[in-house]
Amino acid sequence: MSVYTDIEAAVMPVLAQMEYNGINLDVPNLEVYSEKLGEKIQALETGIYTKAGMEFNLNSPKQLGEVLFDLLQLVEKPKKTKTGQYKTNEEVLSGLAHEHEIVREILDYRGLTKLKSTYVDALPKEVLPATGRIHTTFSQAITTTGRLSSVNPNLQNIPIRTEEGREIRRAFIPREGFTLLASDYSQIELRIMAELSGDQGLREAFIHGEDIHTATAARVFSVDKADVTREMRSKAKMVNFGIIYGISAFGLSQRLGIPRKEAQEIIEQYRANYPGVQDYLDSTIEFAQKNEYVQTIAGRRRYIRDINAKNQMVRSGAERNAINAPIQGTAADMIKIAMISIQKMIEEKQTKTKLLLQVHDELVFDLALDEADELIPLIEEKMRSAIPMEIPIIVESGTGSNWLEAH
DNA sequence: AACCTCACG
DNA sequence: ACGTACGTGAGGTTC
Repeated sequence: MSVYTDIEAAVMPVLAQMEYNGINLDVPNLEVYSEKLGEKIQALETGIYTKAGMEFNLNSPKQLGEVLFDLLQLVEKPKKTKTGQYKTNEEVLSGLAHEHEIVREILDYRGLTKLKSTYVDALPKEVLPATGRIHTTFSQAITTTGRLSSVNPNLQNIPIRTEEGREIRRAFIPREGFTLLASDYSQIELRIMAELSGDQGLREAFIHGEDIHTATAARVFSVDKADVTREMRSKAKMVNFGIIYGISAFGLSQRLGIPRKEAQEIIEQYRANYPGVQDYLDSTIEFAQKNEYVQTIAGRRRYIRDINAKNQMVRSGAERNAINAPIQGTAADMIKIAMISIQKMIEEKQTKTKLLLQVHDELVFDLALDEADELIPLIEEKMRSAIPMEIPIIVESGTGSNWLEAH
């Protein structure tokens, strides 16, 4: 019996080819950016030490916690980590930002040093002299859900959410005379949830091409879709994510910054408005309780051995795993099947275009300009049809002279 | 090596 | 009373 599914066996040579291909990095621009970040970091550091009235190692959460909570005493009862240190993570610091100017500067310092050490300074060292390109390694036997992972370097967590981070994404560039193509699945996990659950409301929203977060907002807040505010949509987006992750009132209240009772009401509204989803989640957990595993559409199993645990915390965690794994795993199956069929096409056509990266719901190609018109529709179609579904599967593509522009 | 933090989907 | 959203990898500090 193989430890790999058929899909994994078939995608293996595709991954080998992607690793071999590698991607170009604009090292000179990153070196300029490193200098610039270094200066900003230096300035922040000086300001922080002045405001603290002492110098310390800003990179040490332990020392930082002592400065903020023992020396400056910013709060009465600071949160602690499980080993008894003060917590100084982004969530805690954001909550303290109005207490003291220093906190904002620490957050800025944290953000910039993260970018500099993990990406700007680290990535150029990963360029292979022989090819002048970055070659990641994709692992297929790491995750519990069937996703790939990427190491040495990890190219699945390149920044995109902040302006400063996006500068790093700009450094990923095509070969001379080529363009980068990024094709990604739109809201794939929610579509899979709609498919697996068969929930009528969720299905109709996708079939009618509605904005899914707005549709959910209208339902959970009992308003007309036209009257959904940005705040309502933003909250509904968190609810939708929460559903995929195995929502709890506590978890949702944390993320929305609202009392648990309100979060509970939102969840109850969701359940009442999407009864098919609720039934699906219940039956998934029942299946797991009986079989001690759950599975994806393609039959990939995740064993959930804690599903009948006595300890409620452990059991709840297992239930979240049972809910999330078939959804995340089906999305992983889908994109792997697409990769197999796209690589086959590329080889048969002997294109200059090459598949470079996979980032869970996205494929990145080094695209030959004269092949774009022919290949983009074919790539999109292979992604859409990898696992046939009743729910429409939407793929969005973009091209550009770097990875950021391709989005 | 464990811990904390934070980058991504 | 307690305390968590799912899945990863990497850098820096501390022990």
